[in-house]
Amino acid sequence: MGRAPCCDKMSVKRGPWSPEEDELLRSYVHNHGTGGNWIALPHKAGLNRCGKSCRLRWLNYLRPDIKHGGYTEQEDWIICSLYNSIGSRWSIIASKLPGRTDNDVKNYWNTKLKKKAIAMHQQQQQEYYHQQQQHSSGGRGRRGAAVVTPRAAAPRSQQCASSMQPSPASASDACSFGAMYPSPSMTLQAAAPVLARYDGTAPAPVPPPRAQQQASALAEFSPAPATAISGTWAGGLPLDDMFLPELLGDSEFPPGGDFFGTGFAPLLLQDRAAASLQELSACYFPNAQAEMWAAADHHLHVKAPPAGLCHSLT
DNA sequence: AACAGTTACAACCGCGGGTCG
DNA sequence: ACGACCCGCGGTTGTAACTGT
Repeated sequence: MGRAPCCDKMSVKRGPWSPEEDELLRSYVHNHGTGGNWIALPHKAGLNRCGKSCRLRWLNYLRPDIKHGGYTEQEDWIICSLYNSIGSRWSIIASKLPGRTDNDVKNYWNTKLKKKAIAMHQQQQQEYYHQQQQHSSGGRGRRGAAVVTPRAAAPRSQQCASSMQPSPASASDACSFGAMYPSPSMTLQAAAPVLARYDGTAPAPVPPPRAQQQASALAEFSPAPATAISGTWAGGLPLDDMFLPELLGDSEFPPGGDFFGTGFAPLLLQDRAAASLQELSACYFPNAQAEMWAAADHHLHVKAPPAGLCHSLT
């Protein structure tokens, strides 16, 4: 037997909110607050709406500090990185983006960012295959027997990306596990605006007019943006940092595949700055880190590194 | 102009978890 | 300990706006 509905769906209005309803809700919350009881609020406010609907309308649309549209490259990057690390925990992701709601971030990912990321990643795959074909025809592969075919050489996460599922952080398969890792090779230069936004010191971006948004969206999906290095996120972040993080080193991550011999070894964690950034990431997302290692332990029998990294950063 | 297909976003739904009596 | 109530979350659906034919 299911739980009782929160309201009588036949007697309350549903569907899009009118400006009058918005104003009623806005003025009531402004004058009285939510009172901690959304179920009783619509009656008090004179709204013929379900309390749940009122809550959603307020949280996702009417709150004064909400930003709509106009996502910046930094926000794109944060969303991709966090989705890669913790999956579809939109409330957590949204909490790192001032003025954004979980619903907004979720919709943005599902309708725009996911397609953008997949397209960019597929482009990178093609370039990688092209390079490998040149290598195999012109010289020896590493470890002698590295005859590279697209299928054999493709890291598991590439196979994941080509059929990207909504929740890569479910640790139920090797593909999603690989996609769960944070990006230790991210440069501080790329990270700076992200970290600034985390502590709330970065100025809020001014959303461009809708026409400009659409124009920039079109530009984003151009095959070869003139200002972006091929195979990178705008701003120079390597795509592998977002979609192939398991390639980045066997000293930092559980062993997850046999592709370290296919030319990705140079991408290993390189410097102390990147390591510090990883520590910082662990501070912001301690649970994600713990869940990752728990999954690693479960699937690959790998033990987590000692906890307590954050002290060096505080 | 009309229609179909696609995109973007608001809103709904149902479940899990926390709180309280 | 238990059940009712409520909130918050993530997934899904509905629909207006836009685009292509």
